[in-house]
Amino acid sequence: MKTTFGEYIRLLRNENELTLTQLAAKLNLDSANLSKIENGKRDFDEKRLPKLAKIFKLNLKELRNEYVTDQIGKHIYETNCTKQLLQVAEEKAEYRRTLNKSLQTQ
Amino acid sequence: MKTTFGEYIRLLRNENELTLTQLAAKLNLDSANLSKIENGKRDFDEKRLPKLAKIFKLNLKELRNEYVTDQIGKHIYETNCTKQLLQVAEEKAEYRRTLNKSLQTQ
DNA sequence: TAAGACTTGTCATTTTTTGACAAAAATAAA
DNA sequence: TTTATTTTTGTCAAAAAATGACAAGTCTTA
Repeated sequence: MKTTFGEYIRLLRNENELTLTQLAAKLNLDSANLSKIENGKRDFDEKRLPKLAKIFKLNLKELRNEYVTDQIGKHIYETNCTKQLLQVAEEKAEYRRTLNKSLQTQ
Repeated sequence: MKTTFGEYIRLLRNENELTLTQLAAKLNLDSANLSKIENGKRDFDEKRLPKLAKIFKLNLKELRNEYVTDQIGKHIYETNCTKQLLQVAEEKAEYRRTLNKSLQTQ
């Protein structure tokens, strides 16, 4: 998926010929706010992923992957993180994993 | 740097033989909260990076890189983002960059 | 054990995010 | 054009999250 999560929602919504109001209702959401989400002016709330998956019959894990990569992609973008630095960030994530592991054994 | 940002601060503090109270004062911060930061129970506030750089005579840009990679590393860790997904996230960051570029020309 | 250093818990304040509504703009249909 | 519908934008109160501050605890070490 090479779009933002908001654009992805819009794509799904259009494919299924729903209006903002209709999808927003299914998501327990104001249509104005859904519009902002689709236009990248607000974030989609992670809590609603299961509902979203159900509405469009998507695999929740895959949808969550779309969501997570969007969020981290946004983070990378907003911090001007280069590929080189991203490599460092990944190493630090790995370090946290080992930290956590050694915590568990104790 | 293969530590968390909190551990890094502790390292710097110890190298310079400062107590929590002393460093906290220099940072306009409560020593209890600095303790939490060093132990990864709170985040260091980005606003204080310039002060931190000054105190330990560090290059601000490099320090910010340490900070950013820590934050993104934490994000990667907390979302269980695999290397494969991280690659996707990076592509999405790139996509946002192109989005932004085309916005600028218009 | 006494002092200083550090940690933990709690809570009020501040900041950020979210939900909700109104109204404007854009789009489409008559 | 006018009218209806959809979408966007702005605003603001409420909810949630982050931060500052303080008290009381533990740990170190002199």
